[in-house]
Amino acid sequence: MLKISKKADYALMALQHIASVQFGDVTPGRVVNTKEIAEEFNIPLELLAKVLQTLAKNGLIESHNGPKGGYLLARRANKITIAQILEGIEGPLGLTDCSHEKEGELCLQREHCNIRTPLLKVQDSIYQLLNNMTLQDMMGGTPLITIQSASTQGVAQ
Amino acid sequence: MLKISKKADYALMALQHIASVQFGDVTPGRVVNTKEIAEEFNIPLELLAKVLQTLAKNGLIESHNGPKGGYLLARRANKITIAQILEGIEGPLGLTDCSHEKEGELCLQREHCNIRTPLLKVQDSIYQLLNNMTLQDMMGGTPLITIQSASTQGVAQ
DNA sequence: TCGATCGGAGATCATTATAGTCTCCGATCT
DNA sequence: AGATCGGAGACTATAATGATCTCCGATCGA
Repeated sequence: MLKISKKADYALMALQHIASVQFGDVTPGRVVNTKEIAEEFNIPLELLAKVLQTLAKNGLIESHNGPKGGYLLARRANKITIAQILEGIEGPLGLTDCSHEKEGELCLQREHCNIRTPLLKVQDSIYQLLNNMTLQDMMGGTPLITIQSASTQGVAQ
Repeated sequence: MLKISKKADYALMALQHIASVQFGDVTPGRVVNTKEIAEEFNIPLELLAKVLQTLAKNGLIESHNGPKGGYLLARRANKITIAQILEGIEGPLGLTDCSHEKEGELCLQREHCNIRTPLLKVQDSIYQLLNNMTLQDMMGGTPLITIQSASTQGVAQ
């Protein structure tokens, strides 16, 4: 239950990779292209391309065309939250259909619905969780290009 | 994103209803049958039947056959958590496929996967949330058997 | 300037999950 | 005995997902 989609999964991996390259020791500032990520994580190339395009449209990464093109984080990793990433791919967080229901398109249960309010509370709590965790927080455990520069000082979680 | 299924939705409504009947003023201890719940909430009867059967199999409610049969909570409402309800219907909580992966059936990304650990943390936090909230907690706001009489029509939200 | 390399965008397809339906069975109460 | 309940299985339709294919425009470098 409450599974996120493969696309969202891929998005998280890709962003983590981009961040680790961009702020890593080896070639800081280097753009990362789709193919590189796809091969690193065994993700179908064209599906990943879609995901990255969506992330770019949502302003999380910026794209560069042409040869030697690719993607860069649009802002620092500690300014990109998990909620932003997931919502960019899968749409707004909502446990039920009625979460973002507009006036007029009521659900059949709405009239006697007894669980809407408590569920909205749960939903809000989950949102807090996802919005308080950033891409940078995700980079603590498993360094893959190795991040050990001065930028990892004040983390303290 | 992170939407729960209609079945899970129905399960929550049904349990809330059963609890409110069972511990309400009117006819405490009364069993509640499928048809009553289906009509109260506009839920397809046979789909709800499946849901209730599943809940019974999971030990959350107990069933009584025959005429005047129906369902009762298997234990007190404050001993039934949202996590138990949802997991009973939708299976174990898991943000990704690899959440409960057994040794041997690794995902293609596993080798270089950089997000597994942080995602498991998030998942665990969500589980805490869902497992700390009980059916009883869900019954604060909207009394239901209720108050059609002199009650306020001031909708407020 | 040409062409290889990149991302952007759209349609398309297969597979799976979901929501809902139908039929038959067994238990139980009157 | 028979009406009323839950139990269980197969079944269908529709939507979401995962993945693929094709074509386009931008850009860099030879």
